[in-house]
Amino acid sequence: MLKVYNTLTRKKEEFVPQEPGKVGMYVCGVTPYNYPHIGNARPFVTWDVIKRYLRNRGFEVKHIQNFTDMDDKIIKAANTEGVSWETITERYIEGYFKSIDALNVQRADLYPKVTEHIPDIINMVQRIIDNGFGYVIDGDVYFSVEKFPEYGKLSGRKLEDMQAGARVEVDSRKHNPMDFALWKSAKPGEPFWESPWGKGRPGWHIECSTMSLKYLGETFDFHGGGSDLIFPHHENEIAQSQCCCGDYKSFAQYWLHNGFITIDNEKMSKSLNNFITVPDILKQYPGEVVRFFILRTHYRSPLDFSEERIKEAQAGLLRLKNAFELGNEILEKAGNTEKDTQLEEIAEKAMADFYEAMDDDFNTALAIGFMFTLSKEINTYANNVINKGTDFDAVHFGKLMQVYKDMAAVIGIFESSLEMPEADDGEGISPEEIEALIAERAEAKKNKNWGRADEIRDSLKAQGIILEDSAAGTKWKKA
RNA sequence: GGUGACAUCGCCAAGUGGUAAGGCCAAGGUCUGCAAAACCUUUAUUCCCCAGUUCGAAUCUGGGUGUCACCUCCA
Repeated sequence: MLKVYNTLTRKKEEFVPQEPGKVGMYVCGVTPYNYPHIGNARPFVTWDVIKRYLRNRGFEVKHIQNFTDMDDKIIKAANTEGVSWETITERYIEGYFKSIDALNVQRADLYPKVTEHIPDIINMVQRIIDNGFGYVIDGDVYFSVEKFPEYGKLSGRKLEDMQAGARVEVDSRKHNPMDFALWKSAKPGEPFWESPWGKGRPGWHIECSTMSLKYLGETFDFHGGGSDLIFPHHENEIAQSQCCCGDYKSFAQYWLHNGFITIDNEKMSKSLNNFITVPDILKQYPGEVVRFFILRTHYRSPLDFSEERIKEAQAGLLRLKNAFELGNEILEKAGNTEKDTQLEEIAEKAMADFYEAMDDDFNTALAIGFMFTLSKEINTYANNVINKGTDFDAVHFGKLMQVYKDMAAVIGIFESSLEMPEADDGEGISPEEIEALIAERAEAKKNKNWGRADEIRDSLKAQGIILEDSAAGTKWKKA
């Protein structure tokens, strides 16, 4: 039974889809005005695993993720550089895709953009006004929070408490300081669209309400993003959507929010300027390592970033991958057909443990722990076969490896090389040359010419090639 | 000021009432010509502090301390 922690109710709940066997999920995407930093990457890796797991369990998943490609920050960036806003958004949308591809994040089913949904947004704003929840002032349209009795239910705040703490200069035209813009009138020189209220553009929040409604319907299963979106973004989305559709039970049923990535225990954010971008970290570590680093911690916990911890993740991932390769190696051997019931038990137990962990609010940290346990079993078994030439149950070992592979597919690892991209630039030594040197070294070893053998090994190591001897011969890999 | 989260081995981290998973690092051992990889062993009678509930608490309650976050753009 899958349980998820729902921010709306503040507890773990059994997941019951709106439609049996199907899942609709809307994940808040990025505002493309900059390259994503690793804090931005966390929700995308997290939701990627959620999606992979749900699909693994047989759900048909529809995943929608927006681009908020019209916003103050985009206009500002365009003005600063003296280019059009389209230049900015195109550049960073491309940057976004490059980043998540490197992190092995599978693409969403659709990436709707605000600027391609202006008529839908205008229509929704009009419906909200018609229902009595919105009001127009000088070309701006505001949502009246006092009209919505459930305002604050997601973030657990009371309107009164928030008013007490409000400290930005309040637009005195607003009925309530917490009222937020559905539609903003255009200032001179700003991009705009024609609307019933004059030239303007959508406010922040409305795009997610509109596009989730359009592609997932009035009621769908999951909505998520980083914890900082709980208020005001998601709170406002709820208000807009429910007041548009006139049913306080509609909209997303399960709200999942990931914790922050911190640096020196402080939130990584663009405004604090203490962030590390995904493109930058990818210059030093393979995407899969960054991904693994994120998934080693439960998605709701804070995660502190440091060089040391990413190195730890790298060491751990390498361990898992070594077992994967070792296991695959003996699968190439014939084996026998004698049934090894112990192998079968190990495989079943591992799968059950893994599912149990993932069923508990997508506990990847625990699930990965079970992968380590299984990797030990694989190493022990495979080493025994290789070193002692023992006969083995190929069928059941194959099944065990399949379990390991299935786990890896949910976590999204072993799917790309752990080598750094630049190592593949055609520079350096070719595989043929390496093989030739290994052959020469084998000959030297045969003649007990240890000096030459070690010389070859050291020289390859200096070029980033690691040799591993075993009874079955010598393997090589890049460091 | 309001609201919420968190505090578990040197480091990271799982664990929400039944007697502390796992990873990294370290030490010793096995294997190896030597390495590497792998495997074995060792490493928290203890979970920030105090009090309480309970047969039993890291897990529940109350209080304290510390850290972080949201209330303003933020994943």
